[in-house]
Amino acid sequence: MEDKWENMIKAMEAKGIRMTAQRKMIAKVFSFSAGFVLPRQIHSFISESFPGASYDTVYRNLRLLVDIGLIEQFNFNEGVRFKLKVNPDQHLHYFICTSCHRTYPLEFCPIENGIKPPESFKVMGHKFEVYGICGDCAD
Amino acid sequence: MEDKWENMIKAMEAKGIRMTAQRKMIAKVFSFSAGFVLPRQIHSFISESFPGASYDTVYRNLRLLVDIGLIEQFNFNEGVRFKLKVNPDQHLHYFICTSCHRTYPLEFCPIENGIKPPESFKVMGHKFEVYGICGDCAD
DNA sequence: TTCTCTGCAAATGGTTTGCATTGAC
DNA sequence: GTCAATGCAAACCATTTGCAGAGAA
Repeated sequence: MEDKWENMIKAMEAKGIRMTAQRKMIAKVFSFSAGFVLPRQIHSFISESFPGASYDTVYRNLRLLVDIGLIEQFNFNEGVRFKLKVNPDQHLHYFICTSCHRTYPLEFCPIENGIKPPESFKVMGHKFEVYGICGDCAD
Repeated sequence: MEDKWENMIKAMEAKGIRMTAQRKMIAKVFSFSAGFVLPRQIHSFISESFPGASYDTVYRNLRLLVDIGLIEQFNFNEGVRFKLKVNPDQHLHYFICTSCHRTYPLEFCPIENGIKPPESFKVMGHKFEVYGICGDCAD
């Protein structure tokens, strides 16, 4: 997905971030990954091009990308994972394959369905995720 | 909540688990905590009665209690937290106060509302959580 | 040239493990 | 008395930090 990659780099440049070769590689991982990736996977990918690449660079940039809203972080039991935000402006939930960690958008949002919070509870956010096994993993 | 405590101990005994003094203390923490607790908080509580209490005992027992279904684990950004299951047989979601980590049950379950998964996606589970600030924390 | 970003190395914090001892049944 | 649970210490793993040097603007 060349265009995804270019869009990501453009978005980073628009934020005034310096485009290093390592950052381009990180953007590349997210542009072709259809789901959640582990920090470890990102590190081993950029290590192919940069044998001396360090973990702290990976983590620093993941935090940066979360901060500027290009990627999102999910906390699974087995560890923290990240994925590219499909469309930063659109509110979405996901079907998540627990085998390959690919995600499939889910239009339905439960928060718009007449939920009544307890007395004087101010709703700030919510999480809705559906887990399962996708067709490709079902074998 | 004496009865919560006793019920928890009974449930543990029913599983054939040996009732040590440390385990009674851990059960006590959950019986009076209205929300999520950190392993660190559990450790410091049982340390009041057992100055030499160790972290590994806390973690071992948390895993045990999750395994037998008495408590549930949630992965927050700031760390892993645990809470007593209200009713092991009832399916519930929660309003979660991000300030005090107390929880309020939420009857609505989005999964029963005509969600259509992608082609041959087998749904195995789901997560629905609403975050906000509760009345007591609003000041 | 300037100032951010990187790699290194070391520190950190949470969690797990092996093993000898303690203690519940 | 037996076997499971504890405490200790050390290992482990993911993540973060300080700092000097490299590299983007």
